[in-house]
Amino acid sequence: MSSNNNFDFTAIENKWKKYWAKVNLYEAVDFSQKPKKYILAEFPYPSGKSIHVGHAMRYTMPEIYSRFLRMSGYNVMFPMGWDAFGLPAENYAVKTGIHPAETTEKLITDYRHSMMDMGYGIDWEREVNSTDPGYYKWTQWIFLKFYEAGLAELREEPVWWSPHLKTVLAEEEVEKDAEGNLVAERDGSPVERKLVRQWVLKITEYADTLFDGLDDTDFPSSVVEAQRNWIGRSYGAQVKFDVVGEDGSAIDGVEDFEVYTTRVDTIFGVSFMVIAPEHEYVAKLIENAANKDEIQAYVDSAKAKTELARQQDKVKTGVRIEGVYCVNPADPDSEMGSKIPVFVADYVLAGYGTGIVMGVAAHDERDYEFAEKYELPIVDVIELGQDGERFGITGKAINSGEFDGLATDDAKEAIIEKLEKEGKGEKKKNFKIRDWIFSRQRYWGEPIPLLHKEDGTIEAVVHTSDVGEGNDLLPLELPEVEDFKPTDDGNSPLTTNTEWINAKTSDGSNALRETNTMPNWAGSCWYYLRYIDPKNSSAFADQEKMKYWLPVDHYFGGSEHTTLHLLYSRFWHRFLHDNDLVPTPEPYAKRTNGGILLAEDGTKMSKSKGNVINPGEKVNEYGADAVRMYITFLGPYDGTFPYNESSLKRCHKVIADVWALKDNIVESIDDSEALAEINSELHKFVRNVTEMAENLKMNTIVSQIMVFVTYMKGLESLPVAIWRDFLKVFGIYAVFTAEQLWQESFDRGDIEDIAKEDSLHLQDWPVVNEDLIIENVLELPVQINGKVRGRIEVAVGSDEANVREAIENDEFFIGQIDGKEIKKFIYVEGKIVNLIV
RNA sequence: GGUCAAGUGGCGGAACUGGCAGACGCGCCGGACUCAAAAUCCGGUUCUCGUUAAGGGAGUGAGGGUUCGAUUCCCUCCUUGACUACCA
Repeated sequence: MSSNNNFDFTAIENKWKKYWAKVNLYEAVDFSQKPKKYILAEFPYPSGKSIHVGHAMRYTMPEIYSRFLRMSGYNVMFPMGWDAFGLPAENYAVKTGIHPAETTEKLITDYRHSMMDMGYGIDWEREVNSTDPGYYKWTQWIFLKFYEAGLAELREEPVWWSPHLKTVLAEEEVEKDAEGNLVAERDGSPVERKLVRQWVLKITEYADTLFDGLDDTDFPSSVVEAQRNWIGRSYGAQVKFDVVGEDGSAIDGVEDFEVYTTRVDTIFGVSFMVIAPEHEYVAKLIENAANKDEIQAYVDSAKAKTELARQQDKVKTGVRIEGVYCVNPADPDSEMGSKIPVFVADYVLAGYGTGIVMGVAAHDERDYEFAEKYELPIVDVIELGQDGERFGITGKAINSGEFDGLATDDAKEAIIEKLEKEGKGEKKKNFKIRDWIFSRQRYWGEPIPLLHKEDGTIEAVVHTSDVGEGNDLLPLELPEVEDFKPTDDGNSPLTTNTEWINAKTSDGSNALRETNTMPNWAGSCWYYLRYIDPKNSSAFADQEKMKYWLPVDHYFGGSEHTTLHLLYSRFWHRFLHDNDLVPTPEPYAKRTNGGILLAEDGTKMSKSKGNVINPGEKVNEYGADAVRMYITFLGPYDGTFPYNESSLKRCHKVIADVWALKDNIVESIDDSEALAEINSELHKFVRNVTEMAENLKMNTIVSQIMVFVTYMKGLESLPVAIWRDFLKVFGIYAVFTAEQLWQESFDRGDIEDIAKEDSLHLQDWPVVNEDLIIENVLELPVQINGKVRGRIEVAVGSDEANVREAIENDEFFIGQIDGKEIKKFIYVEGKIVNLIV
């Protein structure tokens, strides 16, 4: 065996990462006889010389887990790719004139290398790149499927517009900054409303499916709840209120108001109606109002205000539309119900429900506030709670005519039934989720493959059923442009390439190409499908291969993607499934969200503070194995921890200690008792770590490794068989060092002579042999009245009588019991004894 | 305001289906080596009473409950974090 004691981790890393890449060690085999496991981690946006620490946090644990599964007999796929469309590369292009494809390619190379530096066990034959025309051909193809199904639609939409980015943003890409201003999530620049012609994908048509489909997944409850809240399904009623003038006559053009309510049981408490300023009825109602100018002024000011200012208004404002009234369909004859005043107020959202609400002052906090301000009647229609609670309560109906005395649910049913008979209402399901605005006025994205014909109709570049081998209409590739910057009026730079935008349709007539590109999220909606069959040029993936690999068994990623990427890709997958294009209804069986690494002082790492840890630098300093071990040792995958360099050093030390142990390795030892003990310790160790690995407790495995290393250090010599089993466990963390030691233990020197299947990482996980675990005496904790007072040694498998006898004859416990009567003797085998005296 | 998650030493965290709380690591303290320091190695380290000791008491955010026994299960409250937010 080698006598080289110098632990040169850099040399070891360079040697093995080259070898592993050459033989594509971590190959996932289609249709293997072994059971499959598809372990997925969200693919990164390449943005620098190396992966950053967030990536290391996201990838290391799943990667170690995938190694455990591979060695445990699974055919594991752990792929990687690049989500490479996006703004940073494009902004760089705007600044420098260098084509984003060129920048992206370089960044991808750097990222791939830094992942290899980390020793990640990736099947590089399956690498995908969302900006590769061979990839986005299929992104475009799937988009056309949506288009053909009527789920992609061109709409005039009020959208978020960032004057700084010169781009439209989805609702989800807008957030509030520290001061409460609405800003672009991407760069913190302010956003405003603008009407733009946009492509939308009708995710709302899948709202129910996406909501219910969560039942079939094994996602953390936080993710399930977040998606359900985002979809925001509610059950209620849509009710018609007749609109009349001062004298009870009908109003021209506005026959009735339809409102959506989840609390139709409170309809007898309606004392006012509120319509959103943007509602189309407002203009018509103004004509009939006595206070025309006042209303117009309010509507104008509400529209001029950004959403920002409106949401910041804590105090509700509104203006009464004088001379216009509603009639309560449930209570048309009472004084209140026959003449309900109507207000326009901006606390009502135009985009949710019908844009008109019925005001029930007594039981809705917002309505109450509004009613107090405008001195409107507040009539209780539900018996108040014991503490006078009134908002959102359920209970017995009062002041509700024939429905008095009914419990909330019964009242809802009964009232709806009555309204339905009269044609005044119906049950209705409602959602918060909006359709997904699916176009960006930018260059670096997938071109939308549609043509605008001269007669105003739209034609797909190619019918999806015609796409296949030899058909070159897809991908519709990004053309060259002179400047990558959007035009000043906010159009895509593609509009400046007149040669490209002028095209012919299938019948030879003139048409203009769609110049919007797809949003960032498009390519990531289906990348996990492409890993299954990355080089297929006649389909996005082969059906049989998908049947083998899908669903993704475990998907690791970031919580920031819960309501964006994770929901969008479920939407795409459900749609593909409905069209018989994927075999499973859901893409991901199980999801786990990852945590973040903070700076040493517990604050967030940021470039401006200069406290960013670069994993590449730490790899150079302490070795990749130490970094891998440290990152998993921190704590559970979803935790957030401060960085601690001393702990990283400790991990390095443990690895160096293992390296030093190789000089103690012997073929076998003669002392059979000592050998039995070593075997026992090994098998206990393996039993512990195997159970931990199955439960993804990768941090405590590191603890176990440390304990076992300490044990081995205390031995004079270590049989090589023990050593090798240890290396198998050690090797899922310290991939480089363990491989080197493994090969040395066989005296395999020259790397050229080592067969792929002889790599440590393709060996079988050690099997626990319970028979080798020696546990003949047991130290049982003994409680007296529920408190541990001492321990007693008993033989393994002792029954209650044996244990009782041992305790009653033990001098220490005789003293403890002090002659009292043992009223109860509790013995849990192998666990504990409890005496009640 | 809503939803979800979580509160364990100085710190990160362990503790399987209710059964020895604090594994492992950091930090700290003491010792060895050294002229000295760093590095390294060895020992100790929940708090508290007790002369070091033997030994006792308290203890997993607070209060209550179930149980022979609760960090773990139930109820109430407090705090923190994440997401979401005028969604009728």
